[in-house]
Amino acid sequence: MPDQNKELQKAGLKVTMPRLKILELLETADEGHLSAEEIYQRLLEEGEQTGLATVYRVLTQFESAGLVLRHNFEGGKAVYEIDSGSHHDHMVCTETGRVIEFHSEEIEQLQDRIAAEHGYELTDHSLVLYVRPKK
Amino acid sequence: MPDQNKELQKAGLKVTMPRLKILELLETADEGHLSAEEIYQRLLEEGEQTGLATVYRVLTQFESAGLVLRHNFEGGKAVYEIDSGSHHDHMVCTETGRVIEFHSEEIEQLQDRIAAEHGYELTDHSLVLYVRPKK
DNA sequence: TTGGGTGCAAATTGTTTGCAATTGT
DNA sequence: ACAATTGCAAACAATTTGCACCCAA
Repeated sequence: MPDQNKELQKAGLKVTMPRLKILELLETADEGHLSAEEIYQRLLEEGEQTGLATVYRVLTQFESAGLVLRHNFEGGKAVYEIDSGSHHDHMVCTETGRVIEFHSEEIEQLQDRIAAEHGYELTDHSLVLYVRPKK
Repeated sequence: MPDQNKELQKAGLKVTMPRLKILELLETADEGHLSAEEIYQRLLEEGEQTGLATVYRVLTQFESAGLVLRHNFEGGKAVYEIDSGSHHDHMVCTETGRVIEFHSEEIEQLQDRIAAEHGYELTDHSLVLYVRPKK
């Protein structure tokens, strides 16, 4: 009885085939960031007959359960990645489309400070660097 | 012959009523960040009979012309602001929806450095802080 | 005059929802 | 058995587009 099984149960979600498959896809995807549509397509390729609506519902539940993170990069479609627990931001290469994760404690702290200076409390943030290979 | 007139001509756009009105709205809006729907509503209130499709088309043209910036904050709908030329990032209050602009030279430099450390050159970035009033 | 601009309605795209049938526990 | 979950289609929300008419240059 694999790990994913436990993760789902701990989140209070029934262990169903669509959920197991989607969780597995996200965990093994080397690109790391998949859209609902991409997940749906891969399920089809694997012979799973899962509805797109289910993919959306499952992803939303996973997000609520803290299993995955949803990002809204440019392009209109949301992408999802496993929430490893270690926060990071993203760098997107505009030439190759490659996504690099990074973390800067200095930037994190500056953000907290800036929010505080304006009388606010930071609840979340989104930082994406668009870059190109240095010539 | 007002300023907006020149701005439009310089951008190679015919000076039409919808364009003038939308440009004016954006320049005088104290909140600074308006969605297409909001602009459409205000035009109606002012007695202008402009179509929502035209608002979208004009905003897209303005963006291409470098007159306005489009942002995709959370909430599904894009918002637009005049491109004043002076770069800044945004802080969005998740309770009131208020948008605050800020600029941190430290964060800007850290971003450059991080991109460089990964062998990249920073071409653009998107930083949004989601905040709530400090209790 | 005339090609760009506009209004309206219909079409798209991404995502959500109602409901009856299905399935984990 | 029973409530949770799924599939499908219809519903939605934001934005785009086709097309006939209109107007700034």
